[in-house]
Amino acid sequence: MTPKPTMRTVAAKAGVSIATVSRVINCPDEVPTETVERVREAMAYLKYRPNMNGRRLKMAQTRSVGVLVPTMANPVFATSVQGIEQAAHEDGLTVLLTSSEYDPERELDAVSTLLNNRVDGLILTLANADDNRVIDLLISENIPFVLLFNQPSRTDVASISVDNAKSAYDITQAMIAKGHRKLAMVAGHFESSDRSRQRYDGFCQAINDANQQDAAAMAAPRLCQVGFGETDLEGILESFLTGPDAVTGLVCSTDMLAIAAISACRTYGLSVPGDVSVGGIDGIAVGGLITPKLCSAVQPTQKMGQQALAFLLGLIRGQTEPQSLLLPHQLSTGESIGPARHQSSPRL
Amino acid sequence: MTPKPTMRTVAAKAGVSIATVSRVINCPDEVPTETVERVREAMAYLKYRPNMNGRRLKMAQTRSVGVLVPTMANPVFATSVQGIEQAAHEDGLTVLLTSSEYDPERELDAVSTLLNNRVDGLILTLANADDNRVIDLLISENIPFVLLFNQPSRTDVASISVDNAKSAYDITQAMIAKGHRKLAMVAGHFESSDRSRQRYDGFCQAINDANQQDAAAMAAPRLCQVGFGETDLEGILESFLTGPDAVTGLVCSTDMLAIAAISACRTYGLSVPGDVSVGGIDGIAVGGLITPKLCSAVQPTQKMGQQALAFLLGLIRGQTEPQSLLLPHQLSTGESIGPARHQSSPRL
DNA sequence: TCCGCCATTGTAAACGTTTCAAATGTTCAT
DNA sequence: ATGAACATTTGAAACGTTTACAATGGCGGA
Repeated sequence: MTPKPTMRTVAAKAGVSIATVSRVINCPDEVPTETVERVREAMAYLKYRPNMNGRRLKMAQTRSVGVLVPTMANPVFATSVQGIEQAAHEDGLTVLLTSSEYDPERELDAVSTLLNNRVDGLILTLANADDNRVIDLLISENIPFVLLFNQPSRTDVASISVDNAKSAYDITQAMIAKGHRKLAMVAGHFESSDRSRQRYDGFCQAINDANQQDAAAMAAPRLCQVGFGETDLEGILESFLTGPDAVTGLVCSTDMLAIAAISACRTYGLSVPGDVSVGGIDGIAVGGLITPKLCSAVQPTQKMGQQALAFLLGLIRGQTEPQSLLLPHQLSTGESIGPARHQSSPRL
Repeated sequence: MTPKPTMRTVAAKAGVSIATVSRVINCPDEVPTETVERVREAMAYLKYRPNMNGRRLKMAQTRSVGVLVPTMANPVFATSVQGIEQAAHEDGLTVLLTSSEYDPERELDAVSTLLNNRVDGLILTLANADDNRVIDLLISENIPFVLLFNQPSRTDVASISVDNAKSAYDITQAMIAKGHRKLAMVAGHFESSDRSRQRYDGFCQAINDANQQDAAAMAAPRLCQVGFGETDLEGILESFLTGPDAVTGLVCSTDMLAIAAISACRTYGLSVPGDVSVGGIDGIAVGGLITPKLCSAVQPTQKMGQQALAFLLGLIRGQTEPQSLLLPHQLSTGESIGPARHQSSPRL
């Protein structure tokens, strides 16, 4: 096994200097075609492969970006990564991927590692974008970054998101319009997700506004916090789905939770939307395929990933003002939300 | 803005040589505690961050691995990446992620880029693992790699997979046991996926074996090839679901296809499993939550990702024999497969 | 007192690039 | 014939590490 060929090897083979080889690689236009060919032949003959690490060491930019998501297990993040990867590929960027499992410690650790790799910038979905050490770190190190799905209160950071509160508001309102009066939200733990809290706020707001219209029409909003990745909601939802206080509608902070909630309803013999209506937020692809078709506040997840990379590129290229984009969501025409079960007809 | 601190800066601040700084980073035990502390203080004071690119340039190993999947949009791959990422994190490895969209050209391109990054090894899910230029390339460059989900015919490459043919065989047999006689497989295009073909083989085998038992009991196996990422199967499945030749069961080569197929059945007013039974392969999480619960040949996707990384580490550490592991799949107790609709009662 | 040993630290040469400044050769107007 | 202007190429110095080897100094034993 001969040692790996380097520019030096190629240069020797082609009878030129390593500077010329470099130019053939980076700006072949500035080199006479005849020389270019000779060098290219040598490269092919030796199976030369440029070493990105050498290049990165020398150059100011590494042409790599770091990506941090809570988990790949939720299709909404996987899809956004798909969008990022796609856009990165088009620009010839390398993607370094990490996940945090919603753990702030791991977030910090992961970002630190990415910075050690000297990525040109980062795309992050943080558990909690406010009061987050990761953001402080990135700002103090002056590294471009874009938040994805986070909707931070501070305006000096770039972010791409839908309006979380509004998403929840709209889907809640859709339920209220169908006659639902007793609603609960199923949401991930607030400390693990700012989106979860923002969506809960929207949920409450919708109920309050309905009460404003028609005083005390609505029962007080209820909340069921669950762990992320939790798919067995049966026990957790019992007090919400059974007994005299049972709700007629569940607004879920994510589609994954909504699908799990529908499954839980079924174990209690409740039909969706016959007995209980269920709405989600995110718009994951599978939601449109299941029965009943999930009614959700849909966000253009993959596009958002692409857009995030586009923003990041802007920042890397020196654009100084971080932009924030609040994309419109769209209520899908789903079947999982139906007319409220008549109040006086008890379950069974 | 002061320039980024390097080991040299730290060394100066701490009043030691850069070799000592390096030692503090890599083997603090060989340095007296007092010195270690002084250097650590300097690092903290200067906010020093080791530059991985410098290190990688010098060292034989880069402590990074490349990952190539067809797409993140299919949860089965996203979940495996989740497993890989998790295991990589535990070993302090950096993950470089790429996707191919099932395109062999992009596969080659992506792997080439990863090699330019001098990854220590690769984990790949290829469209077609036999007769694949990527594999030839990797072998000729002598780079450790592990195939994930691919089940190559050659035995000199490491791979982690379930038995694709057997998975399809089992799920098909489950349908036959329920009285189904007219079956079709819904599968991704063979040229885009060797798994797709292997699963089709298993499907046919199950039907042949049934005919062996009880001559000509089964109708000839039918095949419906669809594009990957295709979720609207309505038109495509028409000739299989309607008319006198309508099948009573659909074996799908992936769970995503199965979910889409169930959705398509619904648009034809067919109930699952009342009118048509549908089975999948993969075992994505959401399959267990939907109605009807998807009956699938489940593989331990995330574990497989972790296992793939473990294998890869072995190869990187110099283990010469590439191992292949064929994990057992498990038929999930789903509701999407039911007794066959009686032959003589035509649909509507 | 001198020597050798050990623990600790330092020097300098890689690793594979990019890039600036300088060198070489060619062409052309004078 | 001379030198200016230009096209092409080269030499050498980085970039931030690691690491083999050398240097330094303190110490105990002879």
